Amino acid sequence: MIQPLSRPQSDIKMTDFTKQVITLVKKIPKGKVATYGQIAALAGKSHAARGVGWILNSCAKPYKLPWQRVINSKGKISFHKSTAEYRNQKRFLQKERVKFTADDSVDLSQFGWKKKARLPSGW
DNA sequence: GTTTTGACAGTAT
DNA sequence: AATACTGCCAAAA
Repeated sequence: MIQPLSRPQSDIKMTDFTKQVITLVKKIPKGKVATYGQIAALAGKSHAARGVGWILNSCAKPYKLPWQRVINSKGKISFHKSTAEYRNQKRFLQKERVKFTADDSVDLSQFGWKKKARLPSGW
C-alpha cells in the first residue's frame, strides 16, 4: 500500500550517526555541494548514504539544514524534475554560483565539497 | 520483532 | 554503457 511520501519528524532518536550527519551538513560551505555518500563516509559509515537521505528528510526542516547542498554521487539532484523541491534546490545552488551543466548536473570536481579545501591557486 | 520505505552508493553482470 | 543487486541507516506500520 501507499505510504506517505515523507514523514518529517523533529522527534527522532538522534544517534551518533544522525548527529554527525547534521553537524556535517551544516558545515558545507556556501557555493559547494556534498554527496550523500561523502556525508555518510565523514559520519563514519561509508555505505550509509540512504540513512543520510532519511535523516535529511527527517531533520532538514526542524534543524534548518542546508540540505540543498547535498546531491547524489552523479552530481544531480535526487528529486524528480518538475517537483517543487527540485526547482527550489536548483535555484538555491545557482544563487550560490554553482553551475549546472546542460545535463542538469553539477561538476563535483569543481563544486564538490572537500574538507581540506585545497584547490590550486584560485582558492 | 519483522517488513517496508526513503532525498543513495558501490560493485557486479 | 546500462541495469540489478547488495550494503547500510533510521523510522513507521
